[in-house]
Amino acid sequence: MPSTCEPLPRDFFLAPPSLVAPALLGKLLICRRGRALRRVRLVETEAYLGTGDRAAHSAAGRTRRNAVLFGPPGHAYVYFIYGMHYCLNVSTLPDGEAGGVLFRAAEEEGMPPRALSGPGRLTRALGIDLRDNGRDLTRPGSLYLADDGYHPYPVAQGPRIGIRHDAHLQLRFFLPGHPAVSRTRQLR
DNA sequence: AGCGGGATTAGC
DNA sequence: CTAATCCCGCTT
Repeated sequence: MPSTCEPLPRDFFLAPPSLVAPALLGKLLICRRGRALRRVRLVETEAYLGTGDRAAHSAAGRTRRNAVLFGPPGHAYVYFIYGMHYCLNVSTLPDGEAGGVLFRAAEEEGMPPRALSGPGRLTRALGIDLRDNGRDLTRPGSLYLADDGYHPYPVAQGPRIGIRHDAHLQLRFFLPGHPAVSRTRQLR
């Protein structure tokens, strides 16, 4: 039984996104919105590498939108997509080096799995939007990441979803068979 | 100032 | 399969 629940330290995010993404599975995303306190456990993530990854928002270099990806590790990168959805990422690698991990799905006790399945539904369920962009996710506050000692097993990987470039790269990580994980192409 | 695309989702 | 819907980055 997990006894401690500590915020993830800055060093956790200092590594390449391909290592941080699987390491984040099973970790807690804690969100305070007004009186409501939500604790959700990540079950699906995707790694987006730096300037070499053509599927990453940081591929073409630093802009105002993707600046957080180039900043210090452990900060929230939130972007708005298709005119209606927000997606939440955490920055990785040292300041000056781009890299991020997209949160695709999570589970929460007492909630139907579908509510937290998919990056758009996850942010919608938690009330995350552009105001959260740049937030330090290592600092206990309205939005942060924590470790309660839970280590999920097994972890599977497959191609990232919804991207055109570098579709062969196995940079999506998930708990196989979990009801909140995207059903398509669950390869090991 | 205008244009086109997008790490999605719901609905037909 | 396609619409919804708007921010962002790039071109004029």
